[in-house]
Amino acid sequence: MTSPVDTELSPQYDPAAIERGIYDRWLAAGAFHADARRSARLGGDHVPFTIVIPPPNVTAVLHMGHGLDETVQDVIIRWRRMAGDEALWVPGTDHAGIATQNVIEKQLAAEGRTRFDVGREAFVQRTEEFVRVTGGTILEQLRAIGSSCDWSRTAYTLSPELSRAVREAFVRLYEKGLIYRGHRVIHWCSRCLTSLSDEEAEHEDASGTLYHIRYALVRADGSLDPEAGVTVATTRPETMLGDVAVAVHPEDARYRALIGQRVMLPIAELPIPVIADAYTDPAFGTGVVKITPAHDPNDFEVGLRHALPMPVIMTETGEMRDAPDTAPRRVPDDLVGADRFAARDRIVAALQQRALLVKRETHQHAVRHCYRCHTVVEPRLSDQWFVRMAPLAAPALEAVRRGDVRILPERHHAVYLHWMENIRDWNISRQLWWGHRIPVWYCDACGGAPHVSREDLTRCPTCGGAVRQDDDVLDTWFSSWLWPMTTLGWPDASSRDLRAFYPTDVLVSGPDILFFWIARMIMSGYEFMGARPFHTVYLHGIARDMQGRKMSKSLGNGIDPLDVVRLFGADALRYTVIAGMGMGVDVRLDPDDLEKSFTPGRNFVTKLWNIGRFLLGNIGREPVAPLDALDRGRLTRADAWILERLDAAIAECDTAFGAARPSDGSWTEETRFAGLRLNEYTETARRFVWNELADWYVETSKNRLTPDAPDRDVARAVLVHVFDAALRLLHPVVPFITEALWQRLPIPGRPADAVLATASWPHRGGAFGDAPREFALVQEAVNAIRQLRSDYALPPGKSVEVVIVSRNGVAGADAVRVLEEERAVLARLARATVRAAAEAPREAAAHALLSGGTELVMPLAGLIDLDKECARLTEEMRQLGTQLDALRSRLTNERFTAKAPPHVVEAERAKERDWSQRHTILGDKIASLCGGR
RNA sequence: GGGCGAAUAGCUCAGCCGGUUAGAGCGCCUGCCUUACACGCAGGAUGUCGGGGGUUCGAAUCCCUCUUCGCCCACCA
Repeated sequence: MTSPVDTELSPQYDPAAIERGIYDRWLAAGAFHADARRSARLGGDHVPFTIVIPPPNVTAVLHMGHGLDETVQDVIIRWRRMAGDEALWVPGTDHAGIATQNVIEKQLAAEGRTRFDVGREAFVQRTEEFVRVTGGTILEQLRAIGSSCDWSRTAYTLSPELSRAVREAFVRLYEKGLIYRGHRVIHWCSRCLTSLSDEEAEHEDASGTLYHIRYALVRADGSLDPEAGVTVATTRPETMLGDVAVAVHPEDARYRALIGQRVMLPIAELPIPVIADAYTDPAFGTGVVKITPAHDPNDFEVGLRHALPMPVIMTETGEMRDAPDTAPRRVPDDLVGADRFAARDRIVAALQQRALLVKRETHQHAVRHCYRCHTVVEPRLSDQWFVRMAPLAAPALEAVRRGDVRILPERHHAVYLHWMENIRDWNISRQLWWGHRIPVWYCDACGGAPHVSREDLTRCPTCGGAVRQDDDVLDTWFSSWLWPMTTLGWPDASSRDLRAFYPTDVLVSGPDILFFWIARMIMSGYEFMGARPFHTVYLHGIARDMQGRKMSKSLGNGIDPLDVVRLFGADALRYTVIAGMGMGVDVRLDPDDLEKSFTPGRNFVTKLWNIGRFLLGNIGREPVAPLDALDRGRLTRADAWILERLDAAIAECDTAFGAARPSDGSWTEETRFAGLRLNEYTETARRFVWNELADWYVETSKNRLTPDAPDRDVARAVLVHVFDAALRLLHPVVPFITEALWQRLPIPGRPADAVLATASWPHRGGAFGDAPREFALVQEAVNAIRQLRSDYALPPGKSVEVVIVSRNGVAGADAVRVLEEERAVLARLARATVRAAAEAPREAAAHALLSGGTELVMPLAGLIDLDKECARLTEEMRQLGTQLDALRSRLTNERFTAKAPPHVVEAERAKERDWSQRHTILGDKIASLCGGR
């Protein structure tokens, strides 16, 4: 491997040429490895700081959402690593039960087979093989964007260790009575052939039809009375085959007489009772609701209350068919085997034919869909395993209320609280093959209670007979909700990692899995560890295209981060997404124009590279003195100014990052929603490096870097110090290029094997007296001259003479002195030679007033059109006069002077002094230039 | 149905616990290959801060209301 130090800087930044080597160097240096023994929790002298990655699904290739998510985490963990924490970022992948199974099933379908053709064992084996490849790919992709994970701790939700932990959690909850077997209506996906949790059945708005159907009254003698009876309204007529009653509200006078009588269920041709239940809303539809207990969760509750039968009239695949042993039969022969939606149409047609369809109206409602395959979910009565959530939610709710766990941005706080307050039991069993098999065994011989066990059972503990394990697997989220604990060694309480790094610190994620994952992790943390899993939840925005659509594979509007890395480098990708992402705000990128989308990052990285090229080419090879060794008196105004600006930048970055952790356990009102403003941090660092260091300091330093310059050593020392600090500041967001440059920078006293990734975060230096302010005056003068040159279209190469006039006593005299002393800077940056004079020469045309009561005057005779210039000046004076009037009337307003805070009043007074001086000078200028015209 | 968020320069967005003449990046215009950088340098233009009302000495910022988008939650069939 070619060490990056040995090669010269290429004229053009070539990320592909350096990124790999730098990543390998970090690995070789062990930069990302966290040592549990150094954790303060185990008596070490480093405060631990831990992030666990939201494990990407093994099926996925890295997409922009990951690019964003991982970059945020990497910025934070690199920041803490440099700040001296024992920083640990745990990587890993999720077996993603249903998602992965779908992928393999699709592969099989392409071969014309189903999972049932290959069998459970072979299916799982095939999936494992698939996962071995894709799981490794995504970890490789993480490295490509610079993720500083501790790869020695890579975890996988379906590994033997984590599987053991999952089983432990299941058994403990079962023993506490928090896991139970429930017989109820759940969400069923007839394509995935599994039940789903409430969260996995997503609402999607749809325009449906509300069918009004006539159920005729059954007279006492069994004959029908078509005149009497009820009309029910339903959006799912096919479920009427499972109707066991119709319900009316007990107070509803319209139907009171019918209660207890029977109506005839059409198609199935069965008489069913009219019952009274307060669930019915008299104001909706006809005020009569059909009761289908096996296919509607509300109807199920009604069915329980009234002890009604609960016939299932649909198969798991969504075809109409009576469940075995159902009596009486309900699905007519001609409908048996019909798809549920085809059956709907046919039933509606049949009803219409019999004049039982009273009317149909369009109806806007939300229909639940499978979150993996978007099939319409069918409510269905079945036996499933559930976790009782209310007891788990209580401490997790309190933790967020109290501030032990904070959620950023603030607006997600209330969302979390609301969900937790209304939490419902969690269906954790899935009728899939890919996942953690439920650790429950049944004995057919003795037929006793099921056996829940940490160890695999081969015979019944009660009777010694044969046992069979529950066929189902656990919801994939049942393993990920334990992630912060299990990746650190839980349930082994003596695990060194667990003691050293749990609780972790920040959890970074998109808001879409707040309930699926984050809320549940908080619950499991308190349940199993008695402690929060993390103190901060940072929810970032999601990647969208220019139409605001979420990037997705199916829409084909995604961006492959690796394409971006190939084109512009990992740093350009990282910089662009972090700089463009306000707290919790979505990032818009154009998949059809990567060049345009990533221009900010590409330009910045190129700029940084070129600053490095200039410095390394001009600083030379001689040793550079540490800044502290320099005589402070030798610092120029520019030196003091850039050092002061560096301090300001460090302070602003620190403020943007905020506190790494709550100071005494809980976040306070003040700290709760502060910090982790990564875009502000990035913008500050950019501004410092580009607009301050490069645009000003590097330019002024060019005068001093020539071989014979007397204070070349001072300039070199300051440049190295400042650039070193700048690279440290920038490293979390653009790690590759900063490392590459830092390695080549001749930093005094740096060990040969040091890497920037583990170098210390910069801290503020000290006080610099008046010098920075004086340099600011020089900048003001440069700007003023540049503007005048531009206004009067002076040829860029032409040097001009500028007269400095003091108009304001001592302060002005000081300013004149400063500008005279800094003539070299003015010459380089403004191509102006300056001289002081007692007053402006009469023929001088262009004036610029500077702070300190100093005026710059440029003789422009012969260069300008006097008439136009006079008109321009007159207009400028008029505008200034208007603003001045407004300002003065404010200052004379008693309510303002009485009520506004003193510093505001003082600022306005200072402004008034400044403006009136400008006004006076403008008047003078007009008089001298335009008098008599 | 309930809740939340957004609306600021042509585009993407900062700013928002009230207080300089409202900012950045990209784009645009003018001039520059000034020995690190044209992925650059210098200068410049562009905003009734979504509409209306209110509170205040002062509102992009706080309150009310309307409009338009977006998100989350939800067992009215």
